[in-house]
Amino acid sequence: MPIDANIHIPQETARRLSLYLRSLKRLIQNKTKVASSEEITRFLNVSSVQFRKDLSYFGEFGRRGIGYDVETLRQEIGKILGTNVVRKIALIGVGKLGFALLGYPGFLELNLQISAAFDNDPEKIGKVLAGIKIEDIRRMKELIINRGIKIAVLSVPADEAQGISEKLAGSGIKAILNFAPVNLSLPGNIYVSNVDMASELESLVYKLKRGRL
Amino acid sequence: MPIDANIHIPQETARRLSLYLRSLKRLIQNKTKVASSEEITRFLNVSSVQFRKDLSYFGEFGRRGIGYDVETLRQEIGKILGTNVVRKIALIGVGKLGFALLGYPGFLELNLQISAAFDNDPEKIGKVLAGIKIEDIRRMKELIINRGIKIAVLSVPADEAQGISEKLAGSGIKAILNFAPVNLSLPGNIYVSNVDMASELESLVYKLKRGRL
DNA sequence: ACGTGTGAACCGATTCACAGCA
DNA sequence: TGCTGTGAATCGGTTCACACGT
Repeated sequence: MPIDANIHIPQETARRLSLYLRSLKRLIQNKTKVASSEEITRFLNVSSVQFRKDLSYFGEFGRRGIGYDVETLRQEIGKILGTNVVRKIALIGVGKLGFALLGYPGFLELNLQISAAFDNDPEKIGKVLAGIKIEDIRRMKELIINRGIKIAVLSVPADEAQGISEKLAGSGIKAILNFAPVNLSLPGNIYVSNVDMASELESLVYKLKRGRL
Repeated sequence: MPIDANIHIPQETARRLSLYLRSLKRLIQNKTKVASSEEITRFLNVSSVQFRKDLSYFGEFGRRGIGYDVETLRQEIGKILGTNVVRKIALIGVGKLGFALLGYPGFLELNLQISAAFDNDPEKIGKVLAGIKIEDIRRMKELIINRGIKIAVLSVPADEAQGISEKLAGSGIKAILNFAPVNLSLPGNIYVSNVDMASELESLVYKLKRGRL
């Protein structure tokens, strides 16, 4: 039972925790009180052993021979992930994709709140979309610092992404979810995660081509 | 030099090939004729050894002591990935996200052509967005079969995703890029790849919380 | 008997270390 | 000497096999 914070936790485990949260929420809606690892992972494609192994990095949450108390487990995982606290995020670039992200319900579900949105298009600046006012990107640093935002979602054109991400780094942003199809090179203390839709699809096409032909 | 098609190729390698393509295109734009693995990977975050290892699964493309001919390598990787042929894809669900995907330039760049788009909203059906006519989702099977589409991008609400994906499977679709935050359970001969934006962001937040605090 | 928790074995992928060719 | 290509070592993560508590 390693409540020991120094132990190494696989990053894949961290990624799966939010899937477990979703599954637990569904079970709670179904009024399920107790569930086995098998039931919790039934609609994820994660094995029940994987689930138990993942939890074992954080402690013991189940009862042998019985299963898990769904509600308390949800709270525990929420605490681990930090979804019990609302976190502010900034959205940079309100083009088509950015607009879609403004209304994306998945963020709210994990207590991630878009607290600022920026664009450089004078047509958009000042408008309110999905309840959020679009600010001039020239005020980015100022507002990010003022509002104490540490996380940014970057949905700007590829050729602007590197420059803007450097300004984000200079504004105290610590983590960036990057939708632009370029690799950002930034100081090592900034976490970057890339969502590369075309490349994802391409590798799927490749598999298809190779697997079936 | 394994031109041997039976050899096992890591799926991570397949995913990186499209990154290499992008890098090579940039070099071609810069009029570079020959480049070392070091130069090709400079703006990716992939090591040069990784790059060479990846290529080694498909053959020998470089010249020792010199580097790679940029243009021929681009063609070779294009052939491997199949981006030399235009592939038709279908877009299911033209909400905010779907609309953003309609205009996403990254697909075209990899020769992936959106050849059909579907929605169930009568307001949208018949409209033309980004040059593509939105069709009634009830005609999905018919049109996908007629047009010989094998790849679908699914951007519908979470609670509809499973049902629609089953219909896609029944329409001869072989690969799905799924944006809905649910796991699709489908026959094993259908490739599914998930883009889970909220979960991606959440794992970033977790890292941040853990790394720096 | 049932379902959790976990060290050990295993597997896929990355990195090392160096041989090979220009 | 410079840079590619690759078997061997290593690493991170998953799966196995089983001990443990109820």
